Amino acid sequence: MSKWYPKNGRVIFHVDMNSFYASVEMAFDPKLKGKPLAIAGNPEERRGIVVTSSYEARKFGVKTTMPVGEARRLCPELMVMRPNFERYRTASKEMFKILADVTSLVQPVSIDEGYMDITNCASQGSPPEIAERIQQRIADELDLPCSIGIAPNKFLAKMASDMKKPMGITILRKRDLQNKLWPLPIEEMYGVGDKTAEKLRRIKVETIGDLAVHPVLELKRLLGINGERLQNRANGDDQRPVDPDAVHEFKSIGTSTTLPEDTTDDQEVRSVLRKLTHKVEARMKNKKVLAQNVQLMIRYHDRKTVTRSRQLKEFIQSAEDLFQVSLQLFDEHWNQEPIRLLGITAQDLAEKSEITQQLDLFNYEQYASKEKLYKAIDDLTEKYGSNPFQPLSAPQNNTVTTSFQKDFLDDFKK
DNA sequence: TCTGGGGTCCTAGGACCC
DNA sequence: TCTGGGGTCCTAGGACCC
Repeated sequence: MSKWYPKNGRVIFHVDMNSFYASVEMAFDPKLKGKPLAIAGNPEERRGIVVTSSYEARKFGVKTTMPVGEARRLCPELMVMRPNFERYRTASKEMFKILADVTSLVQPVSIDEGYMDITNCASQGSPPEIAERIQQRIADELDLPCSIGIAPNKFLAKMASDMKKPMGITILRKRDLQNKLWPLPIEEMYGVGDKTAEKLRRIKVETIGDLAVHPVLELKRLLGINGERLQNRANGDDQRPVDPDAVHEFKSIGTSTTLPEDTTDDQEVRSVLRKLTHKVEARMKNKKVLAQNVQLMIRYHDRKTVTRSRQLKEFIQSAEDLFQVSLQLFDEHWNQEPIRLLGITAQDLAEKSEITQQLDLFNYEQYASKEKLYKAIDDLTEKYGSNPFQPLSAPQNNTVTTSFQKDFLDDFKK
């Protein structure tokens, strides 16, 4: 047992569901098993790209982000289904419950993958035994396949879970790096996309091993701080902890939609923005958060995309408020060209419970008269048992809100 | 057959302040 | 008379991931 659980070091799992959406559909309707299946948007609405495909479909060359038309050409018998996100969320929750039975140190990173820190799980068996049990339970109870990577840190665990699919269990130790990791082409490294791979290839870094031994100064010149980080990971160094709380710490909530056809129609834009803001509002309410920044995204007919955002004095949540800000941004920045996609994102989020006091005050415009406002302030004073303006002087507030406070107090004294 | 929708993190320039 | 260096905030955009 001791050979598995090192005195100095961690044991990290990366659990990765295999072709998750397609697998969930197959578990739901076993008649689909063994058939080439793709989950994709509606081509009629120009959303027809493959999101996930079964392994049977992949044999024909069907790939994620491929337009449905092309996928059908490669694989005439391809079955195409619209995504059922509710179904996938349910399956995802069940999957994470199984992981949570092993340890509370589980960090979900997306709907179908997560990290676990099982350093202190020696009483449950060796890491490969634990991994096998998890894999078996997910297969037996949910009828879903997964791959598991076992390694001393997140990066290596992630790379390991990718090495054997479907239903693989792969151990990647530090001493395996030279043989198992370094020969891989640079674009297969997690964190290296098309752009970075191209840059690296230009300086003759073609494998993960090349990256591991390349002069770090040149990497920094080429990629900034990321160059050094990627090199550390190539050498098997990654200190990031498994953080179970990370999933609750939202940074933004956004939604976007590709229009059925490009448009320059102001009324249509308004109606789309309305719908988007209602969706964002619903999700914000669900998470009990408010936003202090709103971002509008416009993708034009030629796919050129611009984002415009506005920092607000107050926290907002209502669809109406979100709509007003988005519309302003739109009117200020639309260049009159045909629009392909619109998106709205709420940023700078804060939990509602933490900012209700400020909110009550900043909604001063809702009061019909000064008298009513004064009455409201009295009520607030009573409610909070102190000067309701107190929260405004807290350091997290910006100067605008402070000056509002001062102006208002001057007025109040008259 | 042209490329969806949900996110995170990083960079860089300008404004502003000390 | 025209000026350093450091810090924070805001905005826009890019890269990456699933």
